Amino acid sequence: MRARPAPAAVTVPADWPTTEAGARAVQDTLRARVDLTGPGPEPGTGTAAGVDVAYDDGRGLVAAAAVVLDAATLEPVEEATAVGPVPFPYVPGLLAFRELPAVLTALAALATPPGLVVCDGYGVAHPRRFGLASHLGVLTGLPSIGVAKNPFTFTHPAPGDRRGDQTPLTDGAEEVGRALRTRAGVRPVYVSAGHGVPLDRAVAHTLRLAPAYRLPETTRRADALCRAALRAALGEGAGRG
DNA sequence: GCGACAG
DNA sequence: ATCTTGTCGC
Repeated sequence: MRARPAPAAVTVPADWPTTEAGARAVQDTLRARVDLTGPGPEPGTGTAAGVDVAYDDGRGLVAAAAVVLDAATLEPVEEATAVGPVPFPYVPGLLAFRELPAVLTALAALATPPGLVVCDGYGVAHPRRFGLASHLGVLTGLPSIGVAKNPFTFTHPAPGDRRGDQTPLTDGAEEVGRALRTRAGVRPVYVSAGHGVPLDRAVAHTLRLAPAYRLPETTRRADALCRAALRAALGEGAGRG
């Protein structure tokens, strides 16, 4: 069978924050650059990439994957992976500082940039309105959305149980995202605008990318690929110690 | 101060 | 995220 393409080596930027206060300061600066109007690509056109990461905290290793699908057919177009050191601990609200170096490296390894990036997590639904998807969008200039599996600190009325039913995700005041049923009778996903895509359109993208399962195909593919990349990287390490 | 908290 | 077997169901 075809050999898996070698993962790109992740290099953490020299100015990457190392403290929580430093990371929050970066968020407070970059949040001004978020574009909430877009409109970004028409759902079902061009390409959409899913990005995800897997960790081996014991070895301080992270593997990222970027999987590009044809937005109309959901057929794979291209994929890339990256492996490197874990640059930041998991801190709620600071997830981007843990995931972005590897994710950006994988995205940069693609021959053609995608028309949309779908992140595993939140965009503007975030304590400082600058979650992973927004951060990625601002740094790359690519339209991005966040599709999370948990409501994080937000609340929402239960959406109806049919596919497409949705309710506002709020912090008690403003709507920061949408609880969206992608599959009848299954827990909703939590969609928020990242960068360059308005919320309603982010929801439309999510529904088109998730025709059969709870999570978008982009996310499912990226999740499978980053896990495989991590296993491959660990396997190599064991072979020559 | 305590609890809760995307992945 | 990750630790983890079998099991019920389409």
